[in-house]
Amino acid sequence: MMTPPEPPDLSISDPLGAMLGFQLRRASVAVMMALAEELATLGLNPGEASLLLFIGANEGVTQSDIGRAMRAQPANLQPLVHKLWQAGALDRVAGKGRAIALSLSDEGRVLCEKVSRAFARNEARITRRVPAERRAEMIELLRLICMDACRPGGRETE
Amino acid sequence: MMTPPEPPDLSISDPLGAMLGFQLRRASVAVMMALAEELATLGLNPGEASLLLFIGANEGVTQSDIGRAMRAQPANLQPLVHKLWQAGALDRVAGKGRAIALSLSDEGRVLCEKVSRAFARNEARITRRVPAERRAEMIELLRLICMDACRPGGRETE
DNA sequence: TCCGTATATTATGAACCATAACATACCGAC
DNA sequence: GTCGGTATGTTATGGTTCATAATATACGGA
Repeated sequence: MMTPPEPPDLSISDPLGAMLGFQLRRASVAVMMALAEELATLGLNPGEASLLLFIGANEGVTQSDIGRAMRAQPANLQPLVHKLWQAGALDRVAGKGRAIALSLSDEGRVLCEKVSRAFARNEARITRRVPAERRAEMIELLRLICMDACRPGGRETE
Repeated sequence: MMTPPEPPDLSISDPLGAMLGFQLRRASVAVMMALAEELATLGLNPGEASLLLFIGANEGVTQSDIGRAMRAQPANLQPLVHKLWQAGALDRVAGKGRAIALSLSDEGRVLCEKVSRAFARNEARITRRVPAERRAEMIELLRLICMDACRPGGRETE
């Protein structure tokens, strides 16, 4: 349901258009598609690329750490780690227990820099028409929305 | 990759947290999960529910109309239409060609009202901490982000 | 030594989206 | 009137993503 947006047809009313929730969804899908396009030349998808950035910012983390921090199942990010490792971007050194500390190889650092620039290009592209003084505020509001949406119960006042 | 958010652990840096693109993604996923939870008692998922709202606001549309307006492939929303029809919520009357005009049955109107209230509850829940005077602005900014992200080329100036 | 915990990995299935192929009804040209 | 093109709906199929369960292994403590 609902992949990208784009101003469709007139004469058809869009009851979802006035809802913040669905504008969020639409914007998110569009931004992800743009990011995927930006990353295509590097042979990475958004998940792999963000994993690379995350490891670059937290050298020595394990898959479990990543799973907790990014709220992803370790089983799901295992293929991503495997792909990055096979591409020669990661070093894996044994830690305590079965844990494996992940860090960037020299090659990985180069790739990470390219990924970082691709993310920056994407950010510039999508915030082109967002007033600079509103950007931080918007990020903060999105964070709040996130927390409120995740709160289990319905809506207790505050 | 990345299902819900929630403040994870400290001592781990989150390079994605400062990016509007990923906050959008996280907020969107969280909001969708909250909406799905809100709709669960009605036996509908967000796609089916929004389809019902859309038909309610545009009685007589065909699947092709919906596909164009919502940017979904007709092949993908066929199962949704079928489910709503089987649930007795839709009337289907033959139109021109193979077209079938969709509208709400009496039962569908009742269900649509419940769906509408569920959407409203969800909106209230996620905008609890969004200042009222910022809401419209935020929707407009999201619309702009959407359009800019969808623009095919990279970033021509403006 | 043995049990419990934590981690990584594999296998499997569900949900969603995209594409392609097919069937059918209208419309216009000849 | 027939024929070909177009639009629509439907079915089938594959890919991607995510969740869950099961398995294997390493550490720590009773």
